[in-house]
Amino acid sequence: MDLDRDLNPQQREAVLHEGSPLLVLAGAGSGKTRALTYRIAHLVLHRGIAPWNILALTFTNKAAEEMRLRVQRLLGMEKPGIWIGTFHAICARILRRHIDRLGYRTNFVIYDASDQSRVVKSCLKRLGEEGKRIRPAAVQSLIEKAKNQAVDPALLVPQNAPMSRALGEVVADYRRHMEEANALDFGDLIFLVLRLFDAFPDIRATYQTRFHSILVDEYQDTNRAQHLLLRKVSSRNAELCVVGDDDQSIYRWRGAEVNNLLDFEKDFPGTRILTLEENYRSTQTILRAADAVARGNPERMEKRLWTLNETGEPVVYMEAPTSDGEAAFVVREIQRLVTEHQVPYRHIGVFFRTNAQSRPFEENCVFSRIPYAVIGSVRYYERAEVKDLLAYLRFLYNPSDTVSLLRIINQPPRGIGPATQAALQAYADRRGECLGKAIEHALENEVPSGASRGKIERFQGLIRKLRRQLEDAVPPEKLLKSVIELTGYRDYLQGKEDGERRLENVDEFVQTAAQFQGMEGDLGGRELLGAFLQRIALVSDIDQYEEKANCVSLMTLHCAKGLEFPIVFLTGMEDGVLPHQRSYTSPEALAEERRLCYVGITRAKKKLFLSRACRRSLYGESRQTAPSPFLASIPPDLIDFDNGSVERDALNSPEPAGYEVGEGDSALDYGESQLDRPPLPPPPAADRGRRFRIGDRITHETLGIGTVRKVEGTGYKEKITVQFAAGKIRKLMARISPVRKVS
DNA sequence: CCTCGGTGATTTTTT
DNA sequence: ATCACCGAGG
Repeated sequence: MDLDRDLNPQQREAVLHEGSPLLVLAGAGSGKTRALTYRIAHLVLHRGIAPWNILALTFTNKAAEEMRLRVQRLLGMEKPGIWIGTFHAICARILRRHIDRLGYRTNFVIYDASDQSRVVKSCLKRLGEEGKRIRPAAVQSLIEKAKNQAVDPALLVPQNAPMSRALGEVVADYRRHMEEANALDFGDLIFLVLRLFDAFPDIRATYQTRFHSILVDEYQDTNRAQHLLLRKVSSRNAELCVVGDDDQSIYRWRGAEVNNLLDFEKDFPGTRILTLEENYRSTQTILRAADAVARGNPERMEKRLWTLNETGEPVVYMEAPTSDGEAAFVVREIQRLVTEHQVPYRHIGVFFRTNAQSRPFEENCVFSRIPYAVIGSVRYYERAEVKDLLAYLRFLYNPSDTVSLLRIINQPPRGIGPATQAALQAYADRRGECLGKAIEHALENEVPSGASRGKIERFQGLIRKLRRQLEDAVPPEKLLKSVIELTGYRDYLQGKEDGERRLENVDEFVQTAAQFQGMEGDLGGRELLGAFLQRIALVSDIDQYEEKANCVSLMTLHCAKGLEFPIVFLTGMEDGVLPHQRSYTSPEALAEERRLCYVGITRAKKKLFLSRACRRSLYGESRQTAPSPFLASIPPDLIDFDNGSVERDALNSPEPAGYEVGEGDSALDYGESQLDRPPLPPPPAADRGRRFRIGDRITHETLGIGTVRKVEGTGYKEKITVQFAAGKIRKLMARISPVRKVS
């Protein structure tokens, strides 16, 4: 580590500064991670601060992981013992130690949004008719919002609204449920630590004395609760260093308050402010485009990003007739880059505003045999089969976890249907116990009668057996295997749709468990399982991103933050998409969309493509679009309008040129996506959601021409059985196989 | 218990 | 367009 050689003067100062709080305003690509990691290394190596006296907070596990790795490398130590992690993970760690003081047990589980939704729904159900009129999502968002602001949700229930009484009851009931289940939601992790620190000064003092030096990354993304946490955990003589960029604040909707960054100086008097303005990532052209977009927002901290990098190529702007055409263009361009310029796939990122936009890109990639990975859309841990197994583990770990119990009690089916479940639940309610407890001795008493008795007994036996394994310190992987074996889960999946793929997911899950325990080998069975479950609850999509895999990355702009790619396609540059339609409700929301656009542009190192579809179907209907207003912010001389095929002033005209689908004089004719079929008469009702019908002639990229013999499933799950010319019969997934109809 | 069809809601982004 | 949820029928 050579500070003079590796860092510029501002970075160096960020590393060396001591004696007062430090705020580093770090523009995109200005090497803030470098500054942070060097600072940590410097603290340890040259200032004699013990690693365990350092706390570094990030927003994603990936950022934490990267920081840990880089610090380790700088220090040349294997496990320095620095507390590096996300806010949520660090809080979970603190709670794991002290949560008993708040009346919870230490084997709490963390509920994700869908678990939370189940709890809310069951609370609403209990309310009867009134409950039906309240949207679960509304309750969830109220609870989340409150906790983000460090306010008791009960206090945030509107007082005079028509449903306020019912709403209040749900909120209270939710809390009861969660406490009974010994479960925490995301918001609780932060919120409860605050409560813990407030109620028990001794605990707070422990951490205050522990953390001499605290560093926070992406400070513009902190919400009020996190900000308070920072204040409470930092003592008077703690050394605070926060890094952020107001231009990259894109989580306002989730409660983030940029003002935490902007007002940092007020909260921590004597703060030294540094600005990192040299960009090491992008070409001058890209940087100028980004800067122009950012300047469209009136309220921001003035920054002048500059770079010594080359001018680079112009930004390419492209208009396609439809969203499929847009995807076809992108894919075509990718192929060109790969074949003509030897660009590896992994150097390419394709970004979009919403997850729903990914489909055409996926389809076109599949068709063109381009390896790709969608980061984030279908989350691994939310797939049914993985969640099932996870629910077993969770219920074994925490017998009060009712949500998990209800998920597995009849999965795979073992004859314990809704009626039996209701009887058990009623019994549990009568005794004022949680379902799991009640089931344990339900049989000794009157409930339930008849046929279900044996079934419950068998389930009980299963759980007992598994719990015993857990007591015997059987590690997660083995436990998981036992669950699969004892429940016959494998056979159960085999018979189902998509069985193969889902089995793969199951195997992957087992491997994840094995991998995890390999890393954390020094814990016992119970603690190990707890750590494993916690890890899973707190991983995010972006954490799954692997730069090693050589494939094109498809992701939302939110996911893209913190990453960089030599080549970036920023797609869907349309009014209503970016900025999103719903952001027009407030100027603040609109400003955030602009920052989102800025984030997207600044991910690009060498070359940036912007694209738009003149027609896009949304909610099932196709609509004409206008170019994103953000495009007009970019100086035209930076843009290559694709050889004049797009009118230069197209971006300034209020109306989009009147393109017809698939044609139009000034639109580029990339044609329809290869997956599109020629227009057909509307299919009969039975074929709704299907591309194919029995008897259709199709052509497959490698298998040749064939006839559709059977069609199963609809939409994404549509499967066709095709008899090919050579006599081969194949079953294919319609949506992802390279097939197309022959007219 | 499972499957099917109909219905209604839902879609921004996620630790 | 797609998904979750519900009720009916096998």
